Amino acid sequence: MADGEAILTAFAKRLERRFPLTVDDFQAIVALPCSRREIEPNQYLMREGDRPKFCSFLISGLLFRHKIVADGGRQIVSVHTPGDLVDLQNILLGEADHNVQALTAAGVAQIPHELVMDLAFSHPNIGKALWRESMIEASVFREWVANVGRRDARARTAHMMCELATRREAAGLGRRETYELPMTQEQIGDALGLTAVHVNRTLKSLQDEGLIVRSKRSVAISDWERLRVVGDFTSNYLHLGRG
Amino acid sequence: MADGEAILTAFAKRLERRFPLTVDDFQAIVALPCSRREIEPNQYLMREGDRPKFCSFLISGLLFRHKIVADGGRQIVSVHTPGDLVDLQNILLGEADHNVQALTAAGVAQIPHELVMDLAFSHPNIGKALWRESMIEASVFREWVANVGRRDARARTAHMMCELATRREAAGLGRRETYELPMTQEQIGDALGLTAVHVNRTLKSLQDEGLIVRSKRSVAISDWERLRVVGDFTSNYLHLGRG
DNA sequence: CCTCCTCCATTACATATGTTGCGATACTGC
DNA sequence: GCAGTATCGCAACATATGTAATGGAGGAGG
Repeated sequence: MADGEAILTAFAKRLERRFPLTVDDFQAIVALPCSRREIEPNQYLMREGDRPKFCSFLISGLLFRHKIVADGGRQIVSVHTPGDLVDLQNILLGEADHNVQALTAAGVAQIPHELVMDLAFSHPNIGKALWRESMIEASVFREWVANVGRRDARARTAHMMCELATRREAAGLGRRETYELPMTQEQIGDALGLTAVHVNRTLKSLQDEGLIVRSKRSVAISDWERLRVVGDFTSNYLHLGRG
Repeated sequence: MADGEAILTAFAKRLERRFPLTVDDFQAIVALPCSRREIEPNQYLMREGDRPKFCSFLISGLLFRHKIVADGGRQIVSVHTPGDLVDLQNILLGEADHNVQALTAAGVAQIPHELVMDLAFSHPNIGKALWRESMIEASVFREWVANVGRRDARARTAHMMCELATRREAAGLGRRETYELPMTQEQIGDALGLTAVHVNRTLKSLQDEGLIVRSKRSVAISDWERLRVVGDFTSNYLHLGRG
């Protein structure tokens, strides 16, 4: 696995951003075996009811997680950018309670659960970094509950764009002011608890005020600060520092 | 601390329900120091921006966590029943990203963060139980995102009642069929992303169909199975088994 | 007993968002 | 190049939910 080492180094750096690691911790991570897997747009990486055996570290592309409700509606509960760990929760949960699907073509590195678990407890700093990762994820879910539950369509949409732009920047993937969101309006709606038609109206209104610019199949931020205010966005819940 | 031991035994049993513990693990938990604290209704246990130094184990009464959005709206993101750990996330997150408040008079046992952390890594089973606790909490948040984002008022309300009844039963606090929810309609609304007026309409409709019975300041389940269907509720996301 | 306050119930009305439908555009596979 | 499909844009209309206002029931405290 020629570039396995580069991937694992990226993984280690991500964890290092969550909790300080020693050289020994780094080496233990880079020594992990991992297998790379390419995923096509819309392909499922995991389905509700599965019992996955691997954690996936997202290398390129975007993934999203979602749940299906009784009337067939879909709720996207998170969107993942490169550097994110998906499936970490199934280390301890067993049966998957939601679906993971590719938004764009994506590449992931898969690491067996039991090795991640062993590492977490043989190297406490790694354990703390991983645990903290879980907790930050939970914090983001709390914010999404508030976003979907208590903000109107404009604020919701602006908020999600700010969050994804901020997370992308924090992962070292580009400046947030120039972020482009590569989701269809239906997908945006499913993430925000809105219909595609209303997302269309909302994006138009945000564009008319000069906060964003739409092009085919993506949306770009054109006035970060005003978008931030409209979206009632602050980054505290992302816990970007090291605690 | 005369009854401190009884409280810590309850704490150990809760963790044991999350991940199997040894006798040694049990003893380590019971040896923890903890201080008991009584809280009045509506009193805050933690505020956004605080840096708490303790985990709180809920002994009696109900707590809830919430966030405030720009227009002053409040979104309740979780409701806690006795046996729940609140604040576990601040072990690793530092600054609180939401508020914790008492719904009813409540009693909690507080345990210093660093001792919980030490225990998690000196006794891996305890660490796994605690980590799993965090992950289950995150799973519940995902379900709440879906509930608030994609279900209508009736289903949302029914779903929350089923969830709380099920969690209560799982904690050994009474049968779910006879659950009573001691929340005002405004609080229910804040948990569901609805207004109190609409909660009133919704509860009336559920009562007219014989699914629930309302009395002053609480709501009881009268037809569990139909309520479950209306609420599109299944308990898989609560991960009640041990994985 | 009276007063204050909170919560519940209900009505009339307002509006944000959903639904249906249709045409335009652009990409995909043949 | 053509048919098929997905997405976007938009309009007309429907409705779930929000807003404002009022009265009553029941506790809490003097």
